[in-house]
Amino acid sequence: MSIFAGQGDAGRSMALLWAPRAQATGSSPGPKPTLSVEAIVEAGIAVADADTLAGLSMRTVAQRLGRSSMALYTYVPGKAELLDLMYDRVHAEMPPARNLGGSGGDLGGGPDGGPDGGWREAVTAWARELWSLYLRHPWVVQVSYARPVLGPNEQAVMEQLVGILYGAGLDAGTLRGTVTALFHFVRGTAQTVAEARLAAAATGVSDQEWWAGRSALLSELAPDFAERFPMSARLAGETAAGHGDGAVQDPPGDDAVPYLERQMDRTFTVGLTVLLDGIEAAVRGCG
Amino acid sequence: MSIFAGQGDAGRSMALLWAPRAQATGSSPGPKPTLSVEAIVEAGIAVADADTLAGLSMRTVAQRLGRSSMALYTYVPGKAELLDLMYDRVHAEMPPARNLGGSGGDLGGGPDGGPDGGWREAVTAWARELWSLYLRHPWVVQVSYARPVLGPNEQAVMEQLVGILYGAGLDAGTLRGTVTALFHFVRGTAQTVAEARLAAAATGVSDQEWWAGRSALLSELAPDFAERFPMSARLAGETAAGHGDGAVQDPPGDDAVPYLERQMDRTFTVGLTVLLDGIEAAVRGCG
DNA sequence: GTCGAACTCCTTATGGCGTAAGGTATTATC
DNA sequence: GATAATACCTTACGCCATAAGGAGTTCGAC
Repeated sequence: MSIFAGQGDAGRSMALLWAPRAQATGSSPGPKPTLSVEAIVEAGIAVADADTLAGLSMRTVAQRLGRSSMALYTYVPGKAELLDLMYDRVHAEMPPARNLGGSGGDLGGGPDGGPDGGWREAVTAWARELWSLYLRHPWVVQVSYARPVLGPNEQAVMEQLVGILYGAGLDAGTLRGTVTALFHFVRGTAQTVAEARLAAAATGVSDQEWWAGRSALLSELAPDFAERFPMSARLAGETAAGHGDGAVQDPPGDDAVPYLERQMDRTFTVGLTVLLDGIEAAVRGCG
Repeated sequence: MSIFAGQGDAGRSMALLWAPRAQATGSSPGPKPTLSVEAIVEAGIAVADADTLAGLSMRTVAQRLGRSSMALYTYVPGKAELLDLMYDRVHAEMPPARNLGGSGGDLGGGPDGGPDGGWREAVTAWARELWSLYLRHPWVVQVSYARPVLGPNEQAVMEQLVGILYGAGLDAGTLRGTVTALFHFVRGTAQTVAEARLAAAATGVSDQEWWAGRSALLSELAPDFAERFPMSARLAGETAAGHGDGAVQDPPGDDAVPYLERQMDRTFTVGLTVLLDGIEAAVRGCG
């Protein structure tokens, strides 16, 4: 219901994120720990994957581990820090960087509009991988991104992109803005799809039915919609009617990939192309 | 702490958002209402502006109005719907569309790289206005955007952008992806600044101090950072050292506009330029 | 072998939250 | 005046994070 705001003690989170395995002390009095930060983080991820972030509580996580909620506080300072750890951990699923984008590019540049090519593919692959990661763990995109508490795994994801863009020839200033734009674009589109899936699963209403009901309701409540918002109406009309999009031509009954997801996949591709073209212009400007 | 997921009953929210003033029934038995949906929404916005979304509760909103929390339920179905209304309402602060982007553009196109120009300025103005709106109400960017329950005011903001881009000559498909990319970019950058301000206000530590402490901690916890993440290290070095950026040249002691905000302003400008260049490529492709 | 310290894990309690249930006072129509 | 509808209230329930403190376990030191 509410929103994440101030992710707990940053110092504690950073220590847990970056310290290899705490201190490897030989032995110490007291009972051996039967849990571990890792196990708790994994349990938290499992809960969030199954139940969304709303279902994530210290109790539910502990329950999955057969403990009381307070047992977790021995390992983890609190819920906010646990979420930090979960967030970083899922980024470990990102495949390792392919060796693209090195400055000694072996792909020849085209003569006119033809780009170097290598970095475009690399950025596209990066974006698609991140997108699918987000869709595997939809709760991740609901964790506030304005969080300079970067963990090693998220940092590695950044490292990939920064490397690709440096390889493409961008300077530091342009690179920063580009990274920001790309990141937020992937996050935003993934969030839309993720929440659509969530809503469909929770209510049992498919995207198409939902949208149909919604626009019926809207045209009843705001019959003058097309006059008040002519451009939006035009856009809705041209998209729905299918100006050669897949909307009409696709085989009906393909519910495995619902309507909105197909549309978002197109939106993703188109938006990414716009971004890549913009980067290309910057590359030409820098080079 | 947690995250917004499934914004209450969409139908009820839509009715409240789009119905002009409910039903203007002549009269009815029972005491006169002393509150109104509008007053509640405004109180909610005031609370969220002052206290962040974490401080927003039915109790706090009611307190500001001198009522009990349950009194609000007479006017508003629940907290989720109230948040929907608050979200849409703040978008009413967006200034009305300037008459730019019409297909009969009166600004002459430049000879070579020079664009039509009109739509670039219009998009920039739109983005900057939305950015500053988000910074006036930082909690807005924490409300999940993957929410097709558009209210009239947010719809108007969209209408502006769609109009501008249609005027620039984009087709519907490209337009969708572009709108998405622009929206998420503005949201994301605003979120970063908003949360930095929040953190600074909450902890009393300035951006610069905070970052200094953070990187000290990081270099202690991960002394091999530069080897593990060479590209990120390079980016950090080139940004901080100031390759002709403002970082060094700016007058010291200008705490009114903190370090991170100046940097984010640059990032915003650069990222927007990349996006505009990408759009321009699409315009050329379409035209 | 025994003691004390360190450690894990538990139960309990506190103060928050959204909101369901039901009571009371007010104000219209009949 | 009776009746019904309405606004607002108090109370209560079941969640939540987590503070406080107790019980049991395991080590090093003697």
